[in-house]
Amino acid sequence: MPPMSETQDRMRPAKAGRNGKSRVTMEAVGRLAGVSQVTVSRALSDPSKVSPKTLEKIREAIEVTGFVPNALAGALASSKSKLVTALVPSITNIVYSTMVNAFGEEMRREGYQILLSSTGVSLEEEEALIATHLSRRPDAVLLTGIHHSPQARKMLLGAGIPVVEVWDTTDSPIDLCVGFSHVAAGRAVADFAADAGYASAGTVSAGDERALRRKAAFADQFLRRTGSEVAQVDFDDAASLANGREGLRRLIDEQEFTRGVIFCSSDLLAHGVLIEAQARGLSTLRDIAVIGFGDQDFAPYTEPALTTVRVDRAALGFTAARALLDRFEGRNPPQPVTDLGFEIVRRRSA
Amino acid sequence: MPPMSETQDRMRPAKAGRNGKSRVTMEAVGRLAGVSQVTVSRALSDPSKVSPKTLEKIREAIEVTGFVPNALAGALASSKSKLVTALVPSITNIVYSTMVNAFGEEMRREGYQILLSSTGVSLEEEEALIATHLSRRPDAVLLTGIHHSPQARKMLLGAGIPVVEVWDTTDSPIDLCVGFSHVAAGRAVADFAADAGYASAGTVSAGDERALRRKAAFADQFLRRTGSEVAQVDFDDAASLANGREGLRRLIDEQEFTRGVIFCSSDLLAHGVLIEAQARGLSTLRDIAVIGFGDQDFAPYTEPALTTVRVDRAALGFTAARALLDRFEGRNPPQPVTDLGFEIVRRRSA
DNA sequence: TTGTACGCGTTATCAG
DNA sequence: CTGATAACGCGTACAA
Repeated sequence: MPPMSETQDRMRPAKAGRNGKSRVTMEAVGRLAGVSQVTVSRALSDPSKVSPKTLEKIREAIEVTGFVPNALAGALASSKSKLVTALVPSITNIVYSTMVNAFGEEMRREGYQILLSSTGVSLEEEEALIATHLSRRPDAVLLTGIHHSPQARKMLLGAGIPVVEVWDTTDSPIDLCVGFSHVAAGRAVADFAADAGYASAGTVSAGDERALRRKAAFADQFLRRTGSEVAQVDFDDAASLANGREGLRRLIDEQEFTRGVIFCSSDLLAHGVLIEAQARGLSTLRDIAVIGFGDQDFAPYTEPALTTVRVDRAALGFTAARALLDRFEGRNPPQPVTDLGFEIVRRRSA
Repeated sequence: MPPMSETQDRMRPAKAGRNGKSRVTMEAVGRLAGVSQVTVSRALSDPSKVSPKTLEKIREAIEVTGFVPNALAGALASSKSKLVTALVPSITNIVYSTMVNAFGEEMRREGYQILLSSTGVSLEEEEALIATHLSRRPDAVLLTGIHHSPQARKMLLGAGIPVVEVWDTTDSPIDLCVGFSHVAAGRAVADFAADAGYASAGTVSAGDERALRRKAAFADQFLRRTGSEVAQVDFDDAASLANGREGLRRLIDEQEFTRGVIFCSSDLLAHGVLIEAQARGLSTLRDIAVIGFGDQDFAPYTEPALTTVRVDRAALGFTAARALLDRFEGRNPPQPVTDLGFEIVRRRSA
């Protein structure tokens, strides 16, 4: 390789390592601007501490080199990664994605990035993910739900960073908690149904721990209020239209359900029940009433419009973000757990 | 602060820095296990190079300390972050989330984590995000679409890492590309409609560049085939049921559309059109036919069942992941761009 | 099989 | 306002 002059070397936009990755450092930018590496660092983190003239030279040098700071090195040195990791059961499920979207928007406004993973339903899966997430040295962690493996709790506690559990409430949060009571929701729906005069009820639920808790609370309360046992169909997998249809099928064929109100663990299932009812020629106003959960976009547009439980998912994410952000600034919330509640939205399906 | 003996110090599960974060290092684990830091490193990365006895001691030390490796430091030292960043227009849009979910699943199987952000529609927004993503020194980047700012291209190229653009095809990819042709899709739908005998057509589209290209191709081809101009309604914002309803309203009220087939840029819009048509007492079989795009879960269950264009979103994500993974192993694909195509699914709505 | 020495690219601290 | 210098925690030679 022929020797090259200083000037030629300076013209090269980036110095590539053996793996081909870009390697423009603050050092290089500084050389080009005629200042030291530290000055470049300062110019980026606190421009007011650098003279306008050198600031300009540095700006130019960054421009021509296409310098992109190495956040890894920065985080290592400062132990502030500006990274927050989030764990949700599923990223394709709209109820979680809208929550995490609101969370991410607010965090981003403050300069944080979100490392997102889906855990599925298993706690072991979650535990392993927590470990890899923690290895990125996030400044905080968002978890969905309040049930975590003992080892997971230990790791989280040991990390010494803020943790926010969303989508539920508890008396013993790991740290922060923002959500609503699933037991209260189930009960409220039962009261609503009893008040509306329904004498018998069924449920269709997905294989979700929180959904099951809502269902149990509903069944308990409905029995207490009306003296009538609740017919129940549970699925192991996620909610879907197909499962909703299948749910009504089983309720009728296997549980001898003939008429009454059906509480579904999600709007998607509820929609499926509605579709199946119509396919069977059942009257969704006289024979079968349906209550969903979530108040998703399509809920007002089903036929008939879906009565459901509204949860402000965006508020959940936003509030979780604010709680963490406040914590970063040293402010602690008056109480660690925030109950955002829910609201029964009465439409025509029940 | 009273002095404490060596033993007491060893009992402490973690050494907390001034910011309270956990600080168990390989060094500390090594001390506890009676070996050096490197040995711990080796035990983790390649256990076969460490004797079973010390391996066991190290395992124990890790157990009691709750050690979680610092991936930041590791990445800095090895310039391999095991991190891949992904940019999608929206994380709440199911079409993108299922794609990125499949992508993430496959990457995770190989030990990679995904840093996910949504860019919205603006290219400037995307450019800024690319910079912050690149600052995390990812091993690869996934981008949605083929339109990026010149500066963004420059940064990406300069990073010297694999880049995969999904959801479209092009002759000049930044690097890798996996998708399908939106022009071909629009044309195919027009041919389908013309073949089916529809004499007039309309479109309802969301404010998405690719949706607009599909629409334009559809309108061109439909005009060519039938000699009939296509009535068009475009929205600036994202697809929604509400926009679908509004779309049909405008088509009828403002564009004098009376009957024919309506090509929507997404199934969601198509569903909205169906709902509005029923609300207006129009026959969705005789007067108005509807074609969606995406073949989402609910498409077979709308009334009537939705005719639509199926895109294998999971295959998109999976194929993109495989392309990157192969590249990591030094294998290059025969050609940089992969066209996964699409398929028109004929149901009852058209 | 194990250890020493060094470097990765920043930030923090202290001088000047 | 600017510059040395020392961490930060780990991988990668190279040596023992």
